[in-house]
Amino acid sequence: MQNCYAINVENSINSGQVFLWEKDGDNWYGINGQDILKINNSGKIKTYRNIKTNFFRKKDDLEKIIKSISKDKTTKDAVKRYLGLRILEQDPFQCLISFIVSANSNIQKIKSSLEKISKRFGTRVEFQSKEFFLFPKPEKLARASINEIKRCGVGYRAQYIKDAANMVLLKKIDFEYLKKCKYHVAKEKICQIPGVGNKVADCVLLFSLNKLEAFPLDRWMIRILERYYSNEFKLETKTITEKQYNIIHEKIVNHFGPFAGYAQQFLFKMERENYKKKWL
DNA sequence: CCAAGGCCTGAATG
DNA sequence: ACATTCAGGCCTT
Repeated sequence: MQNCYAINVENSINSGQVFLWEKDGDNWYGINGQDILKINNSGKIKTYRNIKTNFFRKKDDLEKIIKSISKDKTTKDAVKRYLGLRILEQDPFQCLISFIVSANSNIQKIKSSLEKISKRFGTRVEFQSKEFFLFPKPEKLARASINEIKRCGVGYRAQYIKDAANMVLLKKIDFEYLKKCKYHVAKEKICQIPGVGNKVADCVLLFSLNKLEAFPLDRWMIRILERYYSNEFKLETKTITEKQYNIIHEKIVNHFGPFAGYAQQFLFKMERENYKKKWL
């Protein structure tokens, strides 16, 4: 029998989680830190480094997760429409820099900036007779000049990128440790990085540090809450202050449970598709 | 505690 | 052709 929880590669990649991906024929190619992934239609992965990867989080019990997050009609519909959409487990450093770059930007521009960063600072490699640039290591970005980083089109975020890379280099941020920490502990730590506020932190936690209760609240998610959940999560202020963000997150985890991040991904995908927004 | 303004770029619109 | 508007999250005031 066909597994009804089979991975949908297209939906998973085109859901705002990753940026350095290209489709060529039937295959998707993507940069993930110091590795390159090739994924065919059925979700079979081949990697440049020939190592096992947990990119699709295959150990997640999707049946359990979907049961757990399906608390209302909106979520049930989104899950049904985009069944096979997965949270991806990315290289943490690349994920951190990606979402620092994402602040005050949009998918196309984020992608273009990250490509320039990889091309300028990353190692060129060949894989499957194609040329790729790996994502730069922390030391490379930590030692780059601000102007050189700015040439990648990141503007005022250049300083954040350099400082963030330096914190990783100096082990002030230790991803392996943060993976083992509880959500709130890891979040507090990661919010100390310049250019990382609540939203960026939640993206990094959800997409690279195994914190499935993280629920990034960007403008789209706020709109979704206003539209479909105005009774459940009433917004007290016009702007989402730190305090408001935490209050909403608390209510969200109470509603959706420990896998709230999955609910966020389905809802985000649904609403962006409703508005016919472009992906990669 | 909250509100407002600035930061930066590229695409979309006029 | 050119100018204006818009999208977007963090930080400082």
